[in-house]
Amino acid sequence: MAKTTDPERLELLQGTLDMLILRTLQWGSQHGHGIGQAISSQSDDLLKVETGSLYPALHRLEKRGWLKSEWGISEANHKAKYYQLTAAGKAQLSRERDRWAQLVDVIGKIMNPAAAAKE
Amino acid sequence: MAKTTDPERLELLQGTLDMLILRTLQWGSQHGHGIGQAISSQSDDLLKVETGSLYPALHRLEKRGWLKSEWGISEANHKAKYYQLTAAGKAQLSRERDRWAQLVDVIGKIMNPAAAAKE
DNA sequence: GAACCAGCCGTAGACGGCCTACGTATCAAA
DNA sequence: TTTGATACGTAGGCCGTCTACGGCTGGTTC
Repeated sequence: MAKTTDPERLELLQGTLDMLILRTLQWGSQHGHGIGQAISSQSDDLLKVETGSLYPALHRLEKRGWLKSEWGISEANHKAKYYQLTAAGKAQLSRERDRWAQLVDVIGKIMNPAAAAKE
Repeated sequence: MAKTTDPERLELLQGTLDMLILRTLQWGSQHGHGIGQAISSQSDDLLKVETGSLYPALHRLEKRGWLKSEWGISEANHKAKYYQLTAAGKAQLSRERDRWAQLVDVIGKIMNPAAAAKE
């Protein structure tokens, strides 16, 4: 999948970006550029969201009703489109969070079945 | 991502299938059909690998040198192509395992930063 | 005010993996 | 002999991510 395996950077798995965006917006309304930076900084720069992935994802999420947007002015005094979660978006985040947890669990079982499930 | 969100089944994240196949072969040489069933059963049927994903993945992995194959006869007395890990495949599995762990860790940090890393 | 950089938005096209749908052949059992 | 399980495979579509562009604006530097 990775063309050049850059040890300094993790490539996203398809499908995780939407979840990360929704999650980031749970912290508060933000513009696209800010969302990308938040994801980078919160992952200690291991994750980097390319603009060619970010903006299409935002449009996609908005079209699906998970997000809504309005133009405003950024802290740096620039025109910026601010996104925020809708109620449907919150529900969607919840679903994706569950799905992610399940997937991590199941894959964990296969990768190291030694580790017993603790619930 | 999921077209119809079937609660009974998890869809794979792009990139995880290769890792699962390599991992399954660590348990011993197997044919394609068997690999698919092993993944299903070890995940309590949450994961299901479609043949349209499985065989192209096997060909891909073999072409990259992670796997090698030879024809044989299955337990059910059927012609079957048995795959086994190469040395390069083992190394690749190790890399993918690390990458997966890192990704789970990083995404975990973003999804619930409350949980402190314990190392 | 020209030049430059950072902030901010965006698209086009390639790439690649997963899915659905279909097709083939063999073996065993009804 | 027909059905079902076993086993391998391909074609084509879908979709998300990436690379590589491009554009505009505001502040800074010379």
